[in-house]
Amino acid sequence: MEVKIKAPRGTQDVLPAESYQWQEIERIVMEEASRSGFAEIRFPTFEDTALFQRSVGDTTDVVQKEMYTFEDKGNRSVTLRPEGTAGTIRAVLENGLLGSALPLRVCYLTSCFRYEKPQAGRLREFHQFGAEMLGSASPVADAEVIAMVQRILTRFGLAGAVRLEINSIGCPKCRADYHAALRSYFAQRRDELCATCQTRLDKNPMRILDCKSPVCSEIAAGAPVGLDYLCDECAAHFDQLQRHLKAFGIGYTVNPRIVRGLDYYTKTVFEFITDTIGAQGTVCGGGRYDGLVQELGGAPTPALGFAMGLERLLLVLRASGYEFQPREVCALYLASMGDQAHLAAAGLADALRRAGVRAECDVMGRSLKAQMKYADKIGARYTVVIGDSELAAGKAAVKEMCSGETADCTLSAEALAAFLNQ
RNA sequence: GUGGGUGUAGCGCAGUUGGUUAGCGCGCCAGAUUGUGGCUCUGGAAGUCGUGAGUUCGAAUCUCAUCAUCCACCCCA
Repeated sequence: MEVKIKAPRGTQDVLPAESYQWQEIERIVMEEASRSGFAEIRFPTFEDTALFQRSVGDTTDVVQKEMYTFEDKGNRSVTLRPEGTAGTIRAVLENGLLGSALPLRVCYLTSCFRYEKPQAGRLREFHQFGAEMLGSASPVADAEVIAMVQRILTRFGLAGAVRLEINSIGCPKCRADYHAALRSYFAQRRDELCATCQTRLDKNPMRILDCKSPVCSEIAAGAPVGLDYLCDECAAHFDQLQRHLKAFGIGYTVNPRIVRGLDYYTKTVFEFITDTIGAQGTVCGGGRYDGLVQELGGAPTPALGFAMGLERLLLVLRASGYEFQPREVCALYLASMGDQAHLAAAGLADALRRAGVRAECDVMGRSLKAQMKYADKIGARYTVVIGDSELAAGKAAVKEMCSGETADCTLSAEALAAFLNQ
């Protein structure tokens, strides 16, 4: 006997009972992006492994231990995308899109893959909506992108359930100063830090600020604040961003401790966070990555973007009681009795569908009563029973299921469609 | 990778000193006189009790392992 195959760990099936919710989310999100001038870009599910090593960063957890990397039959190392920005930038550069009018605004809806231990809001295959704006160094661009996320959340009625936190992690120049300051601060109490933070001290001291261990966070509480070390340009950028956010009427808090785990970020970083879905509360995260385009072989080009976790968004929506638009149901069920009627019902269903009507007829060989039960179960709005007498008369009683009322209608696709539309 | 909870029909659950053919609700299928749903009634299908070992005369029930799932750490969307 065959062993039943189950879905791989950390993956999810989206069943008919909820796929319509996904469709609504995807529609709204893309619609909002389109209004802001973002056009969809699609890129491969897997890429040259080096792309992620160079963009996301060799030392990050994502690259070091979470990537689905394998060799293909041509001995190339390829990796299932752990995020969308790298592929987007690669595609933009490879196709020369930066040669067109700037800024370039692109967005995507994709699955991403990370080998992590699954948990609420964290899957091995998950889905992101992301948007990237390339070409503008202005804080106006930062504010505009954040405002778009805010509009999306507002549209879902989540303005109150999700809060915005922003920070600036500076440019390579001022970050070097800051790192030095952090190292000297933490070095004094090196022995007290947890094991992982001791290794972080050399590689990426900013991560220590994020550590949840009581000791580390207590020590971190007194650590130098990054914002104090921003160079004039970065400080001005951050200041301008806040002025724009205020002008947009977008509420936010500055959280000096948000440190994105991807190496490419510079200056502005931000997160949209909720407390309603468990520990993985970051619904959307993003920021500026002014060095990435050049890092991937393009001309120096300032850019920024964000990604929104769709599974998490869906969790927040459910937690908030968001009402999705109801699923479309069968408009007319054609029940039939007898061979002639079966044939006629099938033909009518086909003709009605061609006319744009959601119609169904029996394909199970069921009794009339069972057909009616089925029509009820699928929520058909109307039913019509076709038998020999209806065929002879050329008309039949169409029944409205919710009221039980019936009305005669000519048995033709045109007449039935017209009847349903009135 | 670390830690804790849970794994019995499609779904939700009961089964608590280990003892004959493993139950309930919902759902599903079929009927309740001949051509009509929603209520009710009757009947039916469906479970290798996550998997694999072990203890035992005998295990869903005890032990171990393993897998999956949920939650948290970590990390991130």
